[in-house]
Amino acid sequence: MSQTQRNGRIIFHIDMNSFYASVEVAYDPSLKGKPLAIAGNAKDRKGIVVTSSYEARKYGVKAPMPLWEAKKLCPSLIVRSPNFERYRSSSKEMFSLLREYTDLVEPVSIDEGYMDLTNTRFHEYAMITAKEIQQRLLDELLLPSSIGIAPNKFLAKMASNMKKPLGITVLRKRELKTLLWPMPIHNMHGIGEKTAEKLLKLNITTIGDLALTEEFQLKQALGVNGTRLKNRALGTDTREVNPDSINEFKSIGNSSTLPHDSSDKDEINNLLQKLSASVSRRLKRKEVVASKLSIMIRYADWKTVTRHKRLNNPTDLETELVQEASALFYKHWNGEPIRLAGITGMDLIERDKAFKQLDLFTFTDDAKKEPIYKLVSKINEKYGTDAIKKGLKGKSKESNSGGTSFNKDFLSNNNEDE
DNA sequence: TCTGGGGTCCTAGGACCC
DNA sequence: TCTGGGGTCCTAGGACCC
Repeated sequence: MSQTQRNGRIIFHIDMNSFYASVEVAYDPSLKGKPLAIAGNAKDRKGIVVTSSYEARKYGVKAPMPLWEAKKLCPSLIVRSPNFERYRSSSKEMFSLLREYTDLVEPVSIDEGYMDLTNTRFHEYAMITAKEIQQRLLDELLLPSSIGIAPNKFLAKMASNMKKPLGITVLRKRELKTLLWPMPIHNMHGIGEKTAEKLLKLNITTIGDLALTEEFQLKQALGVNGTRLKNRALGTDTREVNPDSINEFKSIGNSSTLPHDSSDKDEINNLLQKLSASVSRRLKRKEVVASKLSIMIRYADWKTVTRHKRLNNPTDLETELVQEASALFYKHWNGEPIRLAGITGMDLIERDKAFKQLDLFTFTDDAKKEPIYKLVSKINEKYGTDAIKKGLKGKSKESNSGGTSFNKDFLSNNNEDE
């Protein structure tokens, strides 16, 4: 792709304004114009403000703030607990509306996404199109949004953030110095607290400062991220809008904070069971199996420990997940009270691919319907415990098209525990 | 009365191999 | 004979985002 083409891209970033709160207002118009917060249950200390309406933000109420603090700032605050089904459904409608304009829609989260309108009939009418999209979201879904229009993802993201709520901002390359560079460094997407602190030590306080700092200096302080951030500040970002990224899951996990810090084994077992069930359900829904399992322990003092284990047999089964997770947990738990536990399945493999690869061992159709661990143990029985490793490694060299992710993940079976 | 839950990407350091 | 230097894979932790 030539530089001119890149400069010529028309990228939109659509950002829904205080999405959860707006959806609640759409469902219950009596909430309109009132300070509203969406928050968990304060009693089991999950009372964190997830989203607040703009009326509430005027009082300083914003995510993630403990609910008691929010109420202190705004005594008239209306609080609703989150209704994720509702948000997911609104999100779906929102993205289908966007897809009427182009297939190149990349959801980034439940309430924001990128669109690439470069090769559409709308590309000459970016502003008109943005206005139409914004109006339709408001009329048809009752949801306010902000839209950024720019030649790449980073600038579009920065642009959508410049006017909220209900803003439309165009950020052209030639406007970087006047619109982007004066902004404080901590407002830049990709720079959080820690990075801002490091940059401050280099006397970098604005995005413009960052753009003009020598690359080697940034590299020294931030590694490869330094180079990337400098490029972004200069307005360079070649990332494509990828509509498939939403389906490309790298991990699926659940974690939960206990009502009170606890070292009670029954309570912990209960939690691990619940988390495993949830992870299992979600793996099955996505039709993937996990070949690595990770657990997280957060102690009362917020110290957090994670431990991973490669599974002998990739799985989506609750019984196996809970067994592996418990073993891992009790191996690494120091016995002190914990506030949170989490379980995550990693190195995910499409279940169908896993089965397909097992065909290499010429099992019957009936066998394919069996859980994967049974197949693996049969293979081990028949060919020895190294068979899968050796056999598939050989195969993958001959035909390295497709299924490589399966090979890579499944074959590195280096677990010596059993 | 501190601090939710879902993710992604990067890095440092050790093991192992040639 | 106190012994280099890559490369890759893996783990644990950190930073960031919504």
